[in-house]
Order: sequence, then structure tokens, then C-alpha cells
Amino acid sequence: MVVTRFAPSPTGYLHIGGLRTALFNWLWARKNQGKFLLRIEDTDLTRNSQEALQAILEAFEWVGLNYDGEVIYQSKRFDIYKKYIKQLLEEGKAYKCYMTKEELDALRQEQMARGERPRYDGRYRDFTGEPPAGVEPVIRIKAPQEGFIEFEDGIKGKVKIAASEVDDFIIARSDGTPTYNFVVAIDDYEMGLTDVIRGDDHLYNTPKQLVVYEALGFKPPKFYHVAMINNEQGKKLSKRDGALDVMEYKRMGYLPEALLNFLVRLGWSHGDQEIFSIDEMLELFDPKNINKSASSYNLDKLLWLNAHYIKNSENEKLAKLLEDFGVSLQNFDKIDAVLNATKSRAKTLADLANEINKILNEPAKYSEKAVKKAFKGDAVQILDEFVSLLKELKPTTKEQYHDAMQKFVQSKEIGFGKLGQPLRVALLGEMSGPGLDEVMAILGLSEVEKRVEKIKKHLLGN
RNA sequence: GGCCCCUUCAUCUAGCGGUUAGGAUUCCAGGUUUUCAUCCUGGCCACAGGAGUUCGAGUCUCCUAGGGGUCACCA
Repeated sequence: MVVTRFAPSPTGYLHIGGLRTALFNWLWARKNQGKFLLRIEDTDLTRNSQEALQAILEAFEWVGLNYDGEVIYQSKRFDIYKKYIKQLLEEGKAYKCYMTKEELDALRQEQMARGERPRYDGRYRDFTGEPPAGVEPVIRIKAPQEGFIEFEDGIKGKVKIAASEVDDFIIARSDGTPTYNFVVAIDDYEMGLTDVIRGDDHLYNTPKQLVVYEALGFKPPKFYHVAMINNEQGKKLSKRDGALDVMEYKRMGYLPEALLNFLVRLGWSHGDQEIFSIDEMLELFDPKNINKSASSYNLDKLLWLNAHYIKNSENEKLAKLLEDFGVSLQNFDKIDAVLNATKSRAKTLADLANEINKILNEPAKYSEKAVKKAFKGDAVQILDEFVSLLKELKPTTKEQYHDAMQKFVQSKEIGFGKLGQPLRVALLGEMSGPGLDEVMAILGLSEVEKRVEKIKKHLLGN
């Protein structure tokens, strides 16, 4: 069975890079009817925040990534780690190091001054003497001193790192708390992980974790190191690039399916296909065709996808989502008419809300340019006559309004623009927008008349 | 700096020794639309550079350049 995980540290919100790796892991587990686990890496008790954890959970819920079982907190598993540390100590595979932080810093300074790579020198590796008084030791694990540590990465292929690059790293701090690379290895093993898909900023952690696997005799999982997502300039994503927080996309009016579709195509592809439903992702995703190279975040494509998903969403669903954007279509009998008229012209839910408000609310102001252009000659008279015709015909549907307009321009022998332009400005305040027949069918006769009267007053006022 | 990874249109990517190097987004042009948007059609734009290997290289090898990652009692 395939078991994957997402393992954030609760130090901030969930960002899009994290969401992508979570998605890859989730897809791979679900595709194989396996398990997708959520583990919180909170061993550094000084840096955790409850809000950050909530933010991550909230983001998961928004995009619909569900995890199996309970959330696992490393901070609650210290007993397990202690047991393994004790075991390693007893087996002589780990040892106490009495070097103080200050000594360590001094050593590093010296090494760097000599142009060497900073590295623990192993001075307590085989220490048997009397430990210095007053120093709480850290625990270090014995890493191989020669040869290579290598593994087969599912994306990068064979990765081979010289043992000299990996020193006897600390597995437990002087206060007894275990450190990252140690607990990750323990947990990944204990949780039964088969596949670890993570950012390639972890590539160098892998040999360290393999040292732990080796010392404990665990079989390591398959690793996949995914290249980073860069910003639009091809540089590393940072807070300055804005909108890193996944929930920020919700606030801006993105649909989770659009975000997920966008992210799944960053570093992964399936031939020429661009649009992937969740079901299609589940059917087609395979970490083995994840790209080796880093990709850049491109807002235009996200926007395009979002527009696509809005256009193809059920109106009822959109109506519900629009609540968060100040548009309440509940108890409104023309939900379909309004959304059909507007959803092809919005790239985000915020746009959509805006488009809807333009129809539903009478124009608060008029585009003067549009007024000037549309109200030349006998435009006012044409509008009056058209309203009279409407009163006579009493159209209600889009088709009936359409026919009324046709009949009017034909009988008057004028071009459509003669009626359409002033009517559009009267109804919407500007020169562009949805079809007038649609708009009128939504507004109804009395509202149309009201808006015509309103613009007439506006014209007199000038 | 050491070590490691990466490199096809502006961007996301297809390609897995023989292709007019394909698709998508953006942009531009045309069509549809009373308008705008949608939609449709078309166009512009790429194998980082250099050596090899080969009858033949975007595809394999090496070098150079550029980009990225990493070197904590952070995760």
C-alpha cells in the first residue's frame, strides 16, 4: 500500500509551494487507494504557533485535500524519539558531545577562516574520558566517515553524496529535545511511509535521514524531490511576491479547482492536456513524470484557468460562493439569468460579483464619455418611444425583449446602435456589458423605465 | 566558497537519435457579438554556448556560462 504524507512545520500559513507538494502526495496516495497522512513538525517548541496550524488546516479544507486518521504532532511523540535515542546510544551508534555552542561557533569560525567547509570535527565521537563539568551534552549520531551515501530519487535519478559532506549531526539538543532530521526519519518509518514527495530543498536532508535509517536498520521509503516554484521573474518565491498564502487566493476569488489545476501543471504534465479535473488528476498523476527543473509562477495562466472554471460552474454553486463577495442571490428568482449573463466575463469571483452588481444596482454614475457618445441627436426620444413599445408588448423573457428591440429598430428604420447605445448607457452606465435583452429580462419593465427616467434627469442636469 | 541539482518560445510544457520542434497562457490580426466578454480561425515567439559520439543530436558524453539548492543545538 502506498502511504504518503504532508509534513509542514507550523511557523506560518500554507503557501502555494507547500500546497503543490501536498497535492502531489495526496494524489499519489488516493490514486493508489493508499493513505495520506498529515504530520505537524513542531519539535522546536519555541517556534510553533497555533494560528499557523489552524491556517494550514483551513487551507486544506478549502481545497479539499483530506487526510487519513488523526493529525500527528511530533511534539507529542518525544517518548518514541527518546526510546530510539537511547537505543542508538546503547549500541554505540550515537554519542554524547560536550562541546558548547561557543566552542562550536569558534570551530566554525576557524574552519571558515581557513576556507574550509564548516563541519563538526568528531572530537567526542570516541571520547571515553571524564566529561567536562557543567556542560549538558547534545547527542550526535555516527555518520559514515568514508565512502558515499546514495539513493535513487524518483525524479532526479541517482543521487550520490560523499560521506565527507555529512558530519555527525545532532539528533538531540542539550535540553533533550530531538532534532528535525532524526524525527523525520523515525516518523516516516513508524508511520509506514512508502513514498516521500517533497521540495528539493530537502535533497540534502535525505542523506542525513538515511544515516538514521541505516543506524536503526530501517528500510527507507522512495524519495521524490520536486524542484521549486519560482516567481514570475524566475527567482525564488518570497513574501514580497505577494499572495503566497493559499487562503489569499480564496479571498481574491479563485476557485480551489483552478488553483489545484494550476499547481498540478507546475512541474507535472500529461502530454498536451491543460485542464484536469480532480478525477483526471487521480487517474493520470504519476510522480515519475514530474519535471526535474524549477518552474515559474505565472498569474495569467492561473487567471485563465479560473475563468474557465467559473464559466463551467453550476450557477447554484456560484451563487453560494458569491455570498463571500457581498452578493446575495438567495431568494432571487433570476439566478440563472444573472449568472448566465455574467459568468463568461469574469476571471475571478470578485469580478463576477462586480459584474452582477453592475446589473442589479442602477448606475451610481455614468461614464461621461459613453453618455456623450450615445446621446446624440434624438436618442432621448428614441428611448421614450422604445419604452412605450415595451409597455405595449409587455415582454418578460430574453427572447421577447430581443424581438421587441428588433421590431423597434425595423419599424423606425434605424440601425441597432441608435437604440442599443443610449439604452445600454441608461441601464448600465457604460458602453459595454452583457446583452441588453438579457439585462432587461433580469431587470423587468418597470426597472428599465426607471433607469431611462434616471438618465434623462441626469442629462437635464448637465 | 565546497558539494549537489537544473537549463526547449516571455511563461507552463510535449519531445524520450531521424518532427516543417507540438500544445497552452500572454500578445497581435481576423471572424462571431448592437458593445464588452466568451467563442472560433490565424499569426509572432524556443532547443543557453562550445566541443565531441553518430550517416544523423533538442534528445547521448564532456566543457563553459547562467540559474537554483544546501552547508544550524531551524524545520
